[in-house]
Amino acid sequence: MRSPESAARERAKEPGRRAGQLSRLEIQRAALRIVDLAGLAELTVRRLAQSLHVTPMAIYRYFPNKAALEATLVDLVVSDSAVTAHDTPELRLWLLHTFARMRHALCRHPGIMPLLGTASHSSGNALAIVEQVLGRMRSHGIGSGDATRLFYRATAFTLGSVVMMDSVSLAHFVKPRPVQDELRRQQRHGFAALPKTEFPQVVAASAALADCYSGKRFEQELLGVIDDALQAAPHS
Amino acid sequence: MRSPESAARERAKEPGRRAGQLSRLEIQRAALRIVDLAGLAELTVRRLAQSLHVTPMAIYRYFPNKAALEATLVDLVVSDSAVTAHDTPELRLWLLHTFARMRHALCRHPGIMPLLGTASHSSGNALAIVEQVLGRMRSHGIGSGDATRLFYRATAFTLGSVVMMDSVSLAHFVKPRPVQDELRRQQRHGFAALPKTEFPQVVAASAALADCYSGKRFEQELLGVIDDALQAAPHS
DNA sequence: ACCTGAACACCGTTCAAGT
DNA sequence: ACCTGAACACCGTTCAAGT
Repeated sequence: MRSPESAARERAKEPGRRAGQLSRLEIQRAALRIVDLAGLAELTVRRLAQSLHVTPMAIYRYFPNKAALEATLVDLVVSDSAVTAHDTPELRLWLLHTFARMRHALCRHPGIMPLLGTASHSSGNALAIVEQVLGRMRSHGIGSGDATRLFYRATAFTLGSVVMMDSVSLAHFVKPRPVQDELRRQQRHGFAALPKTEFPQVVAASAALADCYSGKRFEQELLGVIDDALQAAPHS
Repeated sequence: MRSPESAARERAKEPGRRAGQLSRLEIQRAALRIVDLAGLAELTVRRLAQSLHVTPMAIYRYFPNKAALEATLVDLVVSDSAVTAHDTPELRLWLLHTFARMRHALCRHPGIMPLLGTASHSSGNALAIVEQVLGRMRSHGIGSGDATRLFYRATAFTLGSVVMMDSVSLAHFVKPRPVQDELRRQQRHGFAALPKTEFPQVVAASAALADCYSGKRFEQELLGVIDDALQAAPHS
């Protein structure tokens, strides 16, 4: 139909064109971009290829299938977030910041939440975080058993708090603060507007519950979880 | 091609045929069955219709689209699990059993985990659980703020612990105990087999970490979370 | 009211071919 | 080695039609 030369020239003319060859990382970044902007359901081999100005089948030179590509996205977010790349001398605050960064990274990429169940700790970057968190606690004199226990509690609490944030809050996490406040207000009104006879406790605690489900009280409660666990563990 | 009469007769002859008309609940149960047996990705309108001995478009008489059907599955599992349908006098054990039942229900239907971010607390059945948990605590003399805080911590920990369980453990959750033990052993070996120079802490704590990721230590740690929160809250 | 059947615009993926 | 193009067996969903 058309000479490949002219096709290449046309591609080169496009404003957002790629420079040179494709790569695994370039594909992953484009995939994450689609997931962030449009959700995991909109991540399609064909659409991904289009965003890279390439034919769908070009993707398969770098990944055996779509699932294999998706599985790498969690690791990409994990390594991007660099949760331990901060220096906080005090142990409890170091842990607070580390897990808060983890949650922040997940909230900014809510589309990957469904992928968390896949290849979680088998990925190198996630394992490196486990290693550093455990090591930090050990170096502060905390025993191996206590360190593992605190890691388990804090990790589960962090992941669970992201799951608890409903999709509305998550989808608008990157939106400006006024929008967040508006959403929280809607949420409180959602709880508060329930029939008081059927859900008296929920209505009475509507403001506090809205804070929990919107993530506003996350850091406060995370610090509580950390302090409770540290209190039970003798350390320097 | 063929008279509708003979088609109906043929359908009636099939062994697992439906009796009479379709219903929302019947469709939901069939959908959950597919998700449990084959995973959420295998839940397809066409396959679902086939399992109900019906044409794909028959589904759309009861649900506006596939997403609306999926959104009801979380609520179905929640109401099936009847997490508060037990009598345990002591408060801390009542809470332990309630959240342990919640986790058990989710582990038995791992396919719905990706749906948790959708319409979580807007569903009536989930709200009823919140109401009962809060009410139980209030009736034991716990203040509203402390009750909400404990609910938040325990819920997030429970959901997070399910997310932490990797897909292997989850997929085989319903399998017999020997298989579970085998999986846990593999998991420990997975941690233990890492390069000791790169991941010394992970290797050293491999057995304990495997217990966390496999869910074996869930109830023990959940009770710790509950007791820590109760200790901070004055109650009878 | 409830279900069917054909059709449309999509999927992921295979296979053979181009340079 | 890297990418294209056509093709296959699927999707969810609309629309018109049957009883």
